[in-house]
Amino acid sequence: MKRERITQIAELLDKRGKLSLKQLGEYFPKVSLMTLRRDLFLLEEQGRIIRVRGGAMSVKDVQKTSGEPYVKKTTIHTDEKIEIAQKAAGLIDEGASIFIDAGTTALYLAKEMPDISCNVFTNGLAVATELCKKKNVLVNLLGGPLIKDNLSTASSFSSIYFADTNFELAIISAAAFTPENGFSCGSQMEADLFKVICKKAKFTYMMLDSSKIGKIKPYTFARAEDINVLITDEAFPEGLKESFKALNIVVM
Amino acid sequence: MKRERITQIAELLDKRGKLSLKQLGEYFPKVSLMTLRRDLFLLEEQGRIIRVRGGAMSVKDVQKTSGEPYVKKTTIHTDEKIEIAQKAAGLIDEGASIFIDAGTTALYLAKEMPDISCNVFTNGLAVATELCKKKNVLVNLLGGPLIKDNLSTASSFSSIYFADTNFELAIISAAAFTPENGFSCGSQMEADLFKVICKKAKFTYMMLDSSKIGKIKPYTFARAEDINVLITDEAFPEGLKESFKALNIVVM
DNA sequence: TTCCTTTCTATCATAATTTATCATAAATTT
DNA sequence: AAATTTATGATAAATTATGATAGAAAGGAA
Repeated sequence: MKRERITQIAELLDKRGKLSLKQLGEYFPKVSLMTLRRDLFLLEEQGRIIRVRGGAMSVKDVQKTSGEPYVKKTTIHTDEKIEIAQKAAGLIDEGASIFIDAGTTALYLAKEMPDISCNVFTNGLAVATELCKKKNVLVNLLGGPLIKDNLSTASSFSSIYFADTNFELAIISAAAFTPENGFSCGSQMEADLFKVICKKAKFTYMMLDSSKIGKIKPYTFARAEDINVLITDEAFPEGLKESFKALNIVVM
Repeated sequence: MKRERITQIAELLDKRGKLSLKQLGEYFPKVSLMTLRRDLFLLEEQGRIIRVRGGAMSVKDVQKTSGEPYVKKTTIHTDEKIEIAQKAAGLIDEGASIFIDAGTTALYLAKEMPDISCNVFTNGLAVATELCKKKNVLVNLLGGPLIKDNLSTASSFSSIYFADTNFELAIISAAAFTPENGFSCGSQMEADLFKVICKKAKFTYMMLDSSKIGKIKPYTFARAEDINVLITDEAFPEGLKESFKALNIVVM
């Protein structure tokens, strides 16, 4: 049914932020791309989405909500971050207690997360807001001074806060990685927070898209050997994968 | 049996959300599709379902899918709240350190607030997000478990948190007020938080639109004499104004 | 730039769905 | 039982949705 399909497309776009026509085609294999194209046109007329070359994006795009500067993209490139977020979402079990960070990938993870009963700690406002849509997820926000450019909190206070709160799983992402410098990020406070988190958590899952490899940021918060699972995308170099595996880290 | 069939169709649609004409035909093999079509037409006239090409959907289903993404609870008394928020915004001075609560009026206040250098503490996610748009305002978010229906945090932890943070001004709003029961709200945690806040702050400004008067909520957190300034709207009863003024409270 | 590839638009033919109309059957009224 | 209303089913006409295709436009690479 047309009406239903269009609704689904709109929902999908709200959730994913942007989609290429090809991706849409995978979701709706029964109809032709031409039809989907027409659906997008209709949705654009209603002001519910924005059509761009290659696909479409939701009106309130992810960049806006996560606080990243809004750049109007003219083309759609499939986001590795979503791929990673979907993988990570699949690893969350009922009843788990998890920390999730405040990054863009984490926001995608929040969107992709199953609505199962679990506890989630986060320092990201957008992540927290997103998670509030899930009925069964208990959300716990880390307080403190807000960092405006990524809508996150990170204070020296966090270690005290975590004294009485526990989570078994930390799913975090780094802004940069090299084998020599490990996982690093641009903020001292965040690095400190991550150190505490990693120590606190029984398992640390690192979400790292391949664009971060070879980059270095000022503050290292973990080494390769400190993590348990590395979640990454297709383009991740095989050699590096092997060296992670050699450290007994699951790469997926 | 027409009547009965139509009721069954309506119930079926309520349960399943949406049905194609073909599916309906399987449920009612004794009648022709034309008849079922006519039934759907009647149901639509009564406003019980919505016909779409290929079948029909329940009203609820359509509303759900075409509706807003999140808690846009139809706020009433919007104008009064904005009026109050504007008054409150005018009372904020450069360099001040303020606590703002998580309510709807507080959100308007965040929007109306001048972009001057000051410190704002809040337990509201929406308030915090809004304030992040102001360059000069330092935002400090109270952490803890999130209450999903108003996107606020309120935990037993807050008093510890406030041990080392200071603000001179608390601008809060109550869900209800009577002279006998004072200012009250619907959540114990929030009431506790407000008590701590009022004690901590040098001055307490209460934003109270006139629709709250005469209502009582389970948890009282302050009495009339505990506040310093009452910010309200035009419709606020004169008599009550006088009794506040008699307590040396500024009413505006 | 120029060429090449991809994506988009426009158009048409076809398929599916709905509406309109009429005749008949069933129920209801007189 | 006859007359009248109402419900149903069948059919054709109209509308709408879809898929295919060719040419136009846009983006990327040499």
